[in-house]
Amino acid sequence: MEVTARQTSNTAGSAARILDVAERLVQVRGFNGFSYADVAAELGVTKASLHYHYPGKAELGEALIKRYAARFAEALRAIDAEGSDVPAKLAAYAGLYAGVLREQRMCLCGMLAADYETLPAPMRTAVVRFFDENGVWLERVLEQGASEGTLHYEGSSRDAAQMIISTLEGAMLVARPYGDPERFQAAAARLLATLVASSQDGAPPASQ
Amino acid sequence: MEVTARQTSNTAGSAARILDVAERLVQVRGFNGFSYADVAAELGVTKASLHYHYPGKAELGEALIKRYAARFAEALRAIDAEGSDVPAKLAAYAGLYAGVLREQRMCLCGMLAADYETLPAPMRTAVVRFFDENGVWLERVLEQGASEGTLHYEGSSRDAAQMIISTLEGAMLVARPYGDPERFQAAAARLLATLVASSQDGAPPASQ
DNA sequence: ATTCTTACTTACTAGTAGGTAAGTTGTCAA
DNA sequence: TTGACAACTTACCTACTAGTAAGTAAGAAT
Repeated sequence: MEVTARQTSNTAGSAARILDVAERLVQVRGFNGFSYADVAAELGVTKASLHYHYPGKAELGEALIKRYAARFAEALRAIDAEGSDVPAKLAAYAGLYAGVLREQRMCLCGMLAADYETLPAPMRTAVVRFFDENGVWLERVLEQGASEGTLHYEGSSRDAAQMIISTLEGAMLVARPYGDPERFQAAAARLLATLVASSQDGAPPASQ
Repeated sequence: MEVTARQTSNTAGSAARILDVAERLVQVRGFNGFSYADVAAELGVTKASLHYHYPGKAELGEALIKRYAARFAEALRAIDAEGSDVPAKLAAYAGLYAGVLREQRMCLCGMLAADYETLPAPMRTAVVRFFDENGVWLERVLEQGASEGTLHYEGSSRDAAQMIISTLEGAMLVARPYGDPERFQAAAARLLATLVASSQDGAPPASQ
């Protein structure tokens, strides 16, 4: 249920260690805010060694998103496997973001969304896919909640899912300059509160 | 009520035209995604001429935020001056963001929030101030709405204001990779719907 | 008429970016 | 024991980065 890399051990493959460092640098400084030289210096190897594992920044970026998305997908499967109720699933989902922010990082794909216009095409595709996959998972959870009666929201579950992603990404984005994870927590809690049925009147369940 | 620069006329001061171009480049590509050379090429002048007006990228960045924040503050005053009801004020506030996104741009300060760790100190301060000023305005509007009974929300108006900023910034951030302003509109509409009193039961008004 | 000021340009700098070619070292399999 | 491969390093390249120094042309002020 942890989405941030538990720093791959020293003995782990170089390729993975390169991803660890590059991932953190992108999450903190953005894709245009770090260089091969930064990664090489931190690992105590040469830039050329990085190029051996990842021919260029574009390929490194793709590998970064791919691994991050896989880790995220695994975390979502873990949430499903716990068999908690729908509100708890949503809270766990928000907790994924909180875990990233706790390490003073932005969501990798949120950061890359900001850098989107400067990204090579394969990275763009991968970023959008990440948001789509999150959307699909959330949609499913929202629909379950609506049919169970544990959630209440208006409009399509698709729109509601997109709203959740937007709010959590935005809360991370804005909380970081304040260095205040509480700011994120408050937004996340408020978001969940608007969805759980207990705080609602007898309005009709979600259409679509 | 327009927050994006109406492209300063050709005869306008060079300093302002530099800001126009740099502003767009930052909103589209990020602070680390453009160079003095980009701005100079687009204006048909030399890089050295840019340095005459803005000694360095740090000073240019400061001027960018200062002008953007002033324009935003003016737009907020314009909303106040219209004397609309509170829900309309919030809708107009969201419309400010929608106008920026319509030009395929990210909010300047939202973009700079992503670049935050790489920014010089004076720019950091100015970015945070921008969010603070927005927060103060929203807080005031929210409190007015709560006392009038036109709005309903739980928790402090401060938290609610921060939530609004986060959601709108996040919706812009995520909508841009999809090239789909509708995605933003849906999130904004849903956000406002959770605040206006009509969709609520008889829960107590906001505390604090 | 001359000096000052504004708004530049030309020509340059040092440093960094991403990237490559060719060689080195260690491991293992035939 | 050789030779193939993986995982590098050394040494380099070109393009671009922000930034500067010195000069210039046009107008305003004295």
